[in-house]
Amino acid sequence: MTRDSLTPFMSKGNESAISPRRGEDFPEWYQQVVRSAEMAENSEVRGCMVIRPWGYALWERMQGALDAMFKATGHKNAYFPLFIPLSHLQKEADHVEGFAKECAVVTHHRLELHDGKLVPAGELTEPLIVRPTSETIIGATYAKWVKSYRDLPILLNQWANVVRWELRPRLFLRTAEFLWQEGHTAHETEAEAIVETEKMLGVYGEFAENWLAIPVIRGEKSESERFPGAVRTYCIEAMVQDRKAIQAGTSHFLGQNFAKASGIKFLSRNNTEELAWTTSWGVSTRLIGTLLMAHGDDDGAVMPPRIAATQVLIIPITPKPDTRDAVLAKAEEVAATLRSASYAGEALRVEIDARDLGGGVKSWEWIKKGVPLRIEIGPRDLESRSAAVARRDKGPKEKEFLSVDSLAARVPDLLAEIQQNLLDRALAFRREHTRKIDTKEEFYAYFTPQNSEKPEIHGGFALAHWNGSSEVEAKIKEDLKVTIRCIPEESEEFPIEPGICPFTGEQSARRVIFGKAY
RNA sequence: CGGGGCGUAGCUCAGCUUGGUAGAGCGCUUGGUUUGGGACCAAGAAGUCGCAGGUUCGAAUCCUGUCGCCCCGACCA
Repeated sequence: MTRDSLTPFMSKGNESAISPRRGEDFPEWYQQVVRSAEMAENSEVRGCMVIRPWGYALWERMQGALDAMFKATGHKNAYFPLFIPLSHLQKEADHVEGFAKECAVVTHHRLELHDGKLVPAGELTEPLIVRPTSETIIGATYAKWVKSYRDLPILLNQWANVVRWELRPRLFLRTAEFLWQEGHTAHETEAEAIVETEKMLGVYGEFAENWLAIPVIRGEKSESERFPGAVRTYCIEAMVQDRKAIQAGTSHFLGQNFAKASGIKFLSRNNTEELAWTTSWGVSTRLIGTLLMAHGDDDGAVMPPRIAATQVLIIPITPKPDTRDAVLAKAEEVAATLRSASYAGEALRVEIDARDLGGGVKSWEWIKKGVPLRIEIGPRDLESRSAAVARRDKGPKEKEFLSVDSLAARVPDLLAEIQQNLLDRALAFRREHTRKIDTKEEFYAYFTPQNSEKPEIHGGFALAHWNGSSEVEAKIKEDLKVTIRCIPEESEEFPIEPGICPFTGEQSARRVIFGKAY
């Protein structure tokens, strides 16, 4: 007997569901994960994506959790226009500088048929831009609303789409149109606005870690990475599995820049005319890409239970027609029992996949989609009152048989374990690939791929001293495509310790985080 | 917008050098056998070969133009 004749049962053998694997070609792996998890796909329009139901459900979960956190911190939702008069954008010089190059511009408002072709007609007297962000139009609105210190603070958020005409789109990470939320607040005092900026950064950090199981570094951006028009930009920065950094959320202290540009003025308690202090903060559908790159494995997406749209997927195994109904009934019963249990303060989200397909096919589909727990119930389980339970954070073939009567009690614990495991895993990964570096040579070696023909995954985060100059930053960026991801908030992991800048030999007040970024 | 590559079935691609009228695998549909881990057999549907011109008796194949996509740079959440 040849070896080949022994293997027809395992036609796919030990192959991973996603090809190439992460280590082979990370960008391609990512695209395959997005596609095979049915999260999104490219659309007819360059740079724009179709977010599929499984991807949109994830976004809805993110919206739900964040929205509750915004409300809990005193914010209300509102909606501002998609179109912004061109003249508005012009008011804040840095802002123009930052966004002008990627604005979609609306110049006409009508189409006419000429020789069978539709052509734009009805030219607008003033072109409109499609919002790349809404500081300007919201500022103009706030200017009308604010007359007195009694009108402050204004604490609003909007859920919206924005357009930034990107030249090199990537699903979720960088698309021409994307979904996000943007908070915009106006305050009486500088101190109050700074508190707000920091508070919302805290909200994002908590959300990333507690819900997405993604450890993030809270910090401030250097001048060159700052939001156009901001006085200070804070961020949460995550490391994904190719060891690159991704900015997962930002919070900006805008000082009085936008208030000045938009005329947000009020009469103070001292009867003097003052400019308001404003902030803005946002996260986008980029979080979905971040999540996939942080937790995904060679079999596809891995959803942390707390954010997963479906936490438990029940697969009825129905090999024989005569037991089919009984198995399906048992699956329904188990689903109902589980739905009455809860995890992290919410009822369990349980689905049954009763499609008439082979069990293996269905399992792999849900593995690729990243459902945290799969429960298989077959005819043999009816007798033994058991079910096969598989965790997405373990190997695809690892199954544990549990008594169906224990599921309602056990599943919430399993979900909690998975959630914790994903966070621990991601944190360990980041720590493993974060290094204190004190010489220029080591720094350059760290960020230079061994094989320049086909650059492998290398480097990570470097904790290095820096003299604070933009020139040094620019030089490093030019040489290595490495930038300062953030100046981290002081913590046990990132203590403030003075030293010597390895690039200039000058004094440095503290280490900052360098890395390659998305 | 600069440099490189590629457009052939839903997807991945072969065919092109040397023109002769459309192929494979996967997927899909139907029927049967299967089903506790990506099943098998049989039958079937599916492409104006990116688009427009040109050369030719004849173009997926050669020529010109054009559009789109991907990768590398510049820019960015």
